Amino acid sequence: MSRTKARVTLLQEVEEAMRRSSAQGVLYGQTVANVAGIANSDLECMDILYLEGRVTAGRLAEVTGLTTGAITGVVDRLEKAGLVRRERDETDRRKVFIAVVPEKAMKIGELYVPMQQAMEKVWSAYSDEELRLLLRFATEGYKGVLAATAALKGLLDAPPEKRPDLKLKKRPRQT
Amino acid sequence: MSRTKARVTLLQEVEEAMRRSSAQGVLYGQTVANVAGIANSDLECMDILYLEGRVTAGRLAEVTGLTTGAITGVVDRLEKAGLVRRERDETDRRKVFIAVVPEKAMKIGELYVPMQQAMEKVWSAYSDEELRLLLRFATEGYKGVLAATAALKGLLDAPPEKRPDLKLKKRPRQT
DNA sequence: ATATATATCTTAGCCACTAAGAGATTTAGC
DNA sequence: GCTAAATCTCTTAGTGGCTAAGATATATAT
Repeated sequence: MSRTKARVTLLQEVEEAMRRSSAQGVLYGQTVANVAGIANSDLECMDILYLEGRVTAGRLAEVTGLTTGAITGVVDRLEKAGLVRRERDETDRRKVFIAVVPEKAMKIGELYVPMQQAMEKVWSAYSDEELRLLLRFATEGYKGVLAATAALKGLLDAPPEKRPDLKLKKRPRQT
Repeated sequence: MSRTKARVTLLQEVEEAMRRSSAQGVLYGQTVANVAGIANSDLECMDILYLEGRVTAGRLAEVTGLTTGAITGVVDRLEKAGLVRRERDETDRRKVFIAVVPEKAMKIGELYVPMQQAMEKVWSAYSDEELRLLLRFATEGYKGVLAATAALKGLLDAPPEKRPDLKLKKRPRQT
């Protein structure tokens, strides 16, 4: 694959476009939380529950990067809102599974309709083959970002002289 | 464009893959903020400043959906960290432009290197033509999400019976 | 059996956020 | 030009979600 000037420019354009759209995606999420009247983290957990199904409180902490204490708060609020249910694991009674309550959770799902419609509209202009390319890209991109996240976390444990020393505030908790 | 079962499945797969990768992108951002030792919103503002250049405090509030009071806090912290500078507009002395301090901001930029490398690796496998498709998609996707965000916000002002009444907590501020 | 590990919850304190309004400057109406 | 309204940022008080540390309950290992 050549590295002509044109290609470098193209790569930069792709990067910026991706960055913009992903930033706007974040804002959409914030708006959803806003309209639903729940905290951002609460919505994020609902999303994880939607993608992964029934998961333990501990796993929510792991995936979101929040402490278990914070997750207790999240689940308390979601449970009070009727969006999820706590279910003790009968084979290991320390564990608490969090399960969505589909009827209530659907109301949250409805807030994604504008987004889905917008995306539907965009996608409808692409052929099956083009969509497969996008799917491949999204899948590979996910793996890439996952690896990058791990690499970045690695910097925290790396020898101090190797990481950009920003000295902004006391070194925070390392997720 | 046909709507065969295969295509519907394909669309769903694309949607889920996009959702996953974008969720992971959010987590990457959180990790960056974490490593840099600055708040999430602070980083988001740095990102906007990078994309838009020199902008007013008010515009930061607009774009992020935060109140102007919150932005004051963000800019205070960023300024103290030396990442940005406040510059009063001489033609309209009410306005305050926020400008990045490139030398310091670069240190933040370095934290995106793992991400850029990962993306570079992904993109390197695509031809120029394929990249142009991705660019087109990202650009259209951005516009779509932007419109969807506006539509969702519209729900807030819509007749109450039209919006999913979630009754979770007191109706929050509408960005 | 006792000790150690694991999973969740509790508590105290912190910090970013909102809401409301003050201060400073500009624009509009007369 | 002068006053009133509008615009832009900052200030203040109060709220709520978050972390850190440790308590509680259950499971596993020696």
